[in-house]
Amino acid sequence: EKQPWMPTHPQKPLIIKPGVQFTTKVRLLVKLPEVDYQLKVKTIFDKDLPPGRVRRQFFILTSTHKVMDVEESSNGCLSVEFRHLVTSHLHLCVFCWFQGPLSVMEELHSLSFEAQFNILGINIDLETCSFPLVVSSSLSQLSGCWASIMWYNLLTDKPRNLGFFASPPQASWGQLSEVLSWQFSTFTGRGLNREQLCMLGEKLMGQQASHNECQVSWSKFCKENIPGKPFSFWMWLDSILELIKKHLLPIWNDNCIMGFVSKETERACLKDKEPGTFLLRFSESHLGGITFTWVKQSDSGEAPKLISVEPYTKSRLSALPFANIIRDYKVIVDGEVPENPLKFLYPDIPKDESFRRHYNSQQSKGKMFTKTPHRTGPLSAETHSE
Amino acid sequence: EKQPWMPTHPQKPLIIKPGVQFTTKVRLLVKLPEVDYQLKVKTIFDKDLPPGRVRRQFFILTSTHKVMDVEESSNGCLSVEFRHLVTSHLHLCVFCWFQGPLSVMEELHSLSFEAQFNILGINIDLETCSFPLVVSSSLSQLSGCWASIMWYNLLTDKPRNLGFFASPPQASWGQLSEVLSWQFSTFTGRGLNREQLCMLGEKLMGQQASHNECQVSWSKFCKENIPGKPFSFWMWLDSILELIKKHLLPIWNDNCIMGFVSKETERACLKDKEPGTFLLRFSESHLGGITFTWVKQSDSGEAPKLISVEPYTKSRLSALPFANIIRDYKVIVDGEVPENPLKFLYPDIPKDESFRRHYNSQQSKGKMFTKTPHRTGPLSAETHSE
DNA sequence: ACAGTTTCCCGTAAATGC
DNA sequence: TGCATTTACGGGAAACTG
Repeated sequence: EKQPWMPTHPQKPLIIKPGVQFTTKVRLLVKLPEVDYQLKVKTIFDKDLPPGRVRRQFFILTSTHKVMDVEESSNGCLSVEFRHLVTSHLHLCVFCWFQGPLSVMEELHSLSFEAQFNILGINIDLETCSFPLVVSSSLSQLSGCWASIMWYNLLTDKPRNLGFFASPPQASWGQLSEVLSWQFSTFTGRGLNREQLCMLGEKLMGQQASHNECQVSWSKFCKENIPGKPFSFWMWLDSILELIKKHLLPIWNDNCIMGFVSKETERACLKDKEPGTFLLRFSESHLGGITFTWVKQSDSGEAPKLISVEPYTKSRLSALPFANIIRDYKVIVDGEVPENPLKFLYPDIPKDESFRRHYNSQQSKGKMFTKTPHRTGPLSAETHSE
Repeated sequence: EKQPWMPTHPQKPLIIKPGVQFTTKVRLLVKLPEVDYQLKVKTIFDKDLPPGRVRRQFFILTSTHKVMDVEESSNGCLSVEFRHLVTSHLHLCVFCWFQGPLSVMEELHSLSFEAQFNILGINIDLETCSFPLVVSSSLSQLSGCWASIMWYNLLTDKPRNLGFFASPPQASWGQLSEVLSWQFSTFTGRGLNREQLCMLGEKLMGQQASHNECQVSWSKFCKENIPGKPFSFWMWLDSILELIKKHLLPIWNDNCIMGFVSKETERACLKDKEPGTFLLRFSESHLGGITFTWVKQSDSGEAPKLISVEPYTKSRLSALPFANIIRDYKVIVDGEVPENPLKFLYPDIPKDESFRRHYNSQQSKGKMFTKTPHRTGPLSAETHSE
């Protein structure tokens, strides 16, 4: 009488934080004959992990028993929802059941559910458990925790293999790229196209590899830093996902952002374009940054130049929406009139045609222009309801 | 063997929040003869308030005993510092020792400290206690709590009169205005001048009152709303203090903000001034808002008009510093070239002379201008370290 | 329904542990 | 020492509670 089951978390499912509430639901998928007593479910954290052999031991602070009830929405099955479960630390232990120097974000836990029921004098034990959970004390680990969840669910069908990260299997780029695109389409509304995925594949595996069959290791995906950078591939990609969610959603979904473009491709794209042609791409050197590159008319028949700005990150974008930055960007060259160098979104769409509907899509907090100031009779001031 | 004593709080002294650490220090002001045992101090919350007769009962969650030590900085006196005290709720009680429908922010508490010492076979009890404390569960109550602390310390010399707010005495405007000015000079660096205090006095008590002797009630100061407004006098004033602390500090301290000006006074000031003369004043209709009013040249020999903008509040000022707003403010009148109407800070100081040193004093987060973009050889992009 | 009050929890910064 | 991990708590918003 076991059934697969999945807890929920407002932010990311299967990640819980000590001291913060989470909700979970258990359903009984078989119909029981009418019984005149109540079916009580008990919840246990890390039931099968022997205490003293786990690295961090947690327990549930809140009530762990609840009675099942007939679910209104379904066909009379029993279910129970725990709404305010909270876990807490016990302590760190010395002997760990997993091997190797795994990080906390790779440490898998689980919730178990038990119930008993008696029919015709026979006791029947019901038991089920959750998919692996990751317990994270800090939001700053969320990205790594989510990588664990993705890797696990991508590469194993077992509902519960808590030692998975002792020797995590590799993923083919074919599988992985599908999951990455799905991340984008789930969290933003637009997935990744072939060119974007191709750039990511090259970034992760190098240019020569036959991509779809190429194997990617867990370490390469999430643990090793990108050569020359202080962050891993997934840290970088997830920082961009966060940036889109918070500051670029409409223009990302409206396909204004090429985003994942190597510098070689960028050069190839813009080489023969009109001066003023520009494209938007995510920074490869900064976490969560976006920049634009435009074609500058050269002064005297030389080849045109490509110019980029320093990446905009969330702190600057929270002060001013990106569409407005593009609209109002000016270059001051000494002695000339400030001019906006951004004219055509690659390949050749007039800027305002692409971005007009996004100007002030979030209201500009720092607006400096007043269309027509309120005014009243002579020498009266503050007409705005004061 | 009692001595006055004062706890400290990072934000505002004498206000503590359940579950958040605070620090407190006790000194023994007499020198004891050498003793061969240690003097242990015990801390008790609300020692003398009978349980069951207080509205909210708190207790200290952390260790309450600590041994006194010779203080290095002073002349060998004993002292002890409790660094990580935390209180927590017990419950609400029915019978309250105070009368009337007082708010939580008027509920006074205290910390008591006890020590015993034995000399020549005689036990001597030492005891002291703190000035009244206010316990607040939320930052949104901080303003009201601070008003209680101010009123208490302004109007009583008793170190501990927990029933004070059952019938709070009135304050003379002479006393109160001094405290208000002191609030500004303590938290910002510049106090309030005579004109500013005069405006506040009229706002609080009406125009005709002989100010310094006029009595202000606690209710009028902090509990009743200003007629026609959804906030009290102190709520309004404190919101301005917060605005200055966060967004206007340099220009406030540089005396660029008249700030507290009635509309009548504003009119009298600006009436005969050059077009383009402006002044800055705090909004009387919005909490934590600042606005500017300028003299507009009338079209055809009419009397000049005074125009104001809608108040800027913290959300807009956090996107763009106020000095930059003043520098870049433009009015677009249909069919004309946008123009900045702010020329002379009242009475007649050229704008840039007053504000130049404050432009970009906080770095503008949403800057849109690049002096000279980085650039490299032909067709190379992103020179900013990528 | 409402206002006063508390809880909740993200996100950053700082502290802590290893 | 440096890195991994946890704690602290301001701030805004939701939830609570009489």
